[in-house]
Amino acid sequence: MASIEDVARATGVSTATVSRALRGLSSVAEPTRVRVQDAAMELGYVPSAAAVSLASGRTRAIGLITPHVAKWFFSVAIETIEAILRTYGYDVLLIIMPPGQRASPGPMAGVPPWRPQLETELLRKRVDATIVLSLPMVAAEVTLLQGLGQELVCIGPVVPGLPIVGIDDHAVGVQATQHLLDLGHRRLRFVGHDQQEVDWTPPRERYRGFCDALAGSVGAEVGPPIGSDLTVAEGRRCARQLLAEGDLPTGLVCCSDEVAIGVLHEMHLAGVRVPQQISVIGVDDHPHAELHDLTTIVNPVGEQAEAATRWLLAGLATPGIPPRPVDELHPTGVIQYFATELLVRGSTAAPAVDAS
Amino acid sequence: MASIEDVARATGVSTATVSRALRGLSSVAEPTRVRVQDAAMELGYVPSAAAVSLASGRTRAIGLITPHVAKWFFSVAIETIEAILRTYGYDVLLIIMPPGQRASPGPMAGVPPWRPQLETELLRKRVDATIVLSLPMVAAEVTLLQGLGQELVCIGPVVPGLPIVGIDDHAVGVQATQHLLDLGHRRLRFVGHDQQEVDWTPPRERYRGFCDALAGSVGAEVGPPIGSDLTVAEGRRCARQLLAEGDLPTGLVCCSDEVAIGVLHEMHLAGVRVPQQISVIGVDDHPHAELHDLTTIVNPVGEQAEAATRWLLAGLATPGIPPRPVDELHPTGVIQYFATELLVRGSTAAPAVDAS
DNA sequence: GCATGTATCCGAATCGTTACGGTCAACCGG
DNA sequence: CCGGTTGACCGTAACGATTCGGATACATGC
Repeated sequence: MASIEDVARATGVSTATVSRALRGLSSVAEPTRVRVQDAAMELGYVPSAAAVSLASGRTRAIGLITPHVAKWFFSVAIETIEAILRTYGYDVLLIIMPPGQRASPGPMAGVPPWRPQLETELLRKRVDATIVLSLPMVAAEVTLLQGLGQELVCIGPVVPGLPIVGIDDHAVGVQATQHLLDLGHRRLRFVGHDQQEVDWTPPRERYRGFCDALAGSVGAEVGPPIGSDLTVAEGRRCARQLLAEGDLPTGLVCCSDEVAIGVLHEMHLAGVRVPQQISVIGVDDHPHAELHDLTTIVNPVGEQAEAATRWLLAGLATPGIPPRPVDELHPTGVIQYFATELLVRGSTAAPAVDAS
Repeated sequence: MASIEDVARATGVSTATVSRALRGLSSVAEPTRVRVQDAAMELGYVPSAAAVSLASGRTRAIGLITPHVAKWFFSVAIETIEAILRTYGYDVLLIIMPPGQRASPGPMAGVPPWRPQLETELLRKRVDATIVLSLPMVAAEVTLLQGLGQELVCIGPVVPGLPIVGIDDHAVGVQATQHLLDLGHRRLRFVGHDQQEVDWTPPRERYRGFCDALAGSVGAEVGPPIGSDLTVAEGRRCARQLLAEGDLPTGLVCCSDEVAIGVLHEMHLAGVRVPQQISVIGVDDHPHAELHDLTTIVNPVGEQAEAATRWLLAGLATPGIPPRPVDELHPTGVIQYFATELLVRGSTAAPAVDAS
């Protein structure tokens, strides 16, 4: 474990020159630079990350906060982000914060248990910037992150005051619903939104889009939304509930593909034919959507992850990344909304004549 | 951003005492400790990670090397590992190394592109230890990791010379095959192993188990293994291939649940009834296995991840973790093999009489 | 010949901790 | 009364880089 001083001794120059030579700064003569580089290679010199960050104030590490890993959206985003950051020489510090761990009732309500985790342990000194993946936040948490005085970007639903990259969930709801309306459906239900839940906005916004789309259409009937979680299991539960209620709608807008897949599966078991008897549309274009021939709204995770990461790198003045346009930051904090695309597969079709 | 000196000044003691007081070391009087802690809290003092690791030589970070994130096994392992490490105050540095990036033909063949990534950039100074998730390694890579002189543990297939936690893939192959044999099947095929592939051992070992199980059974017929990737798409391709060949076997041992799900799907499309016409068994107990009513061999990811992590922490002399038993390290490097369990669902049954 | 530039390189301070050796007072038994 | 122990604390030298104000040497212009 050679240090910079060993290299300096071996080359007969000062540590300052070694430092400059190795970092490719100017004002070091070419022959000297070569000699230093050779010696460094020879000795197997590796700069100590600790010493570098202590002296320079930069850590070359980025915090990545996510509520999950074992879910499609998050895992894809993580892979994308890591790949880009590594390209630019940044390490990724992974911080997993399951939403369940955050809701603390009692005297600490509103004071998130993040504080000791984030502020004390991590962000202040270990990372240069932070990417937050789509997690529900309360006001106190937003304030905390804002007050950190560090570069930060969120991917996911809009958080007032924080820079955001994401999709327009309301538009997604409209888009999915409009597809079914265009096909001629008039009796629709929304699956995957619990009206009790207020913190987690995507289902709420998509449901709003659903309602707004229906409001613009004559003769459309709409029942209350059902479901709570965006999981396959919950989709199955919802489907069973609908089947038990009898009088199936002709179209189902599902808040996510996983919910839709659960629904499809249960419909299949019950002998309800899709799309003949009921049309189902999801959101995400989850890898399994194709397997189930599910019509969906494509959620471009990779693009979002990449845009957010590059925006962050721009803020860090990374060589090779163009600086941020001054006017890019929208007052709401939205950096970029990605357009979502309708991907028609076999789970949606015009309703049967006798069913409409 | 208060430093330790600010706290020392505020309390009227030396920085040495502050350091000891805050870390709860002995030999600091109780009243002094309290005064220091109060002052630190007051000033919002947070130790600088860089300074700590420079002075102490420890980083309180663990490198986590994985080939994927967006796959079940890996994402679950990552979540488990992160949770445990965080409990003990360690941060996780996530390093993703897709296997494709490693195979470099030409003059660098055998010298993995890890070197600059791992040795130079990361391991030497940024982390205290490393966990390597199930990735195929060539000899040069093993040597590199061994030579690093750091704590390290692998999860997955056995790598000669490296400490390993995993399952016995050969036993898994036997177990799955034996289940079908016990049901009375005699015409079996193995899906999900490409005999060309040598680096990636789990499929090979499972296939060996398959063969060995069959060898012990009279009258068993066996065709060559098919398939290459352990993906749903590849499962579908294999199923189509089998269907095209005609003369279906009565039982299929799939190397993973994802492959099995692809197979099930394609069989369904082709009108082949499972398990009446063909039995299918997978490996993993992937979350979607239940949805498809797939019989499988449960792969206890969480347990493996936890065991490996705790073993690592023990090597790091972590308070709260019992030290390693001296005799625990088997000469082959295997720390712990986890027993796998057969989980019978609806995709396997005795073969139809006319089909056997 | 002398002041000025320019291109290199050096020394030493600095970053914020930890860790080692030592100081100092109080206390103890003999 | 005194050498020796012990408990509480302090001073300060690392740790391994970066950084900045200067040196040094040599060429240049007048």
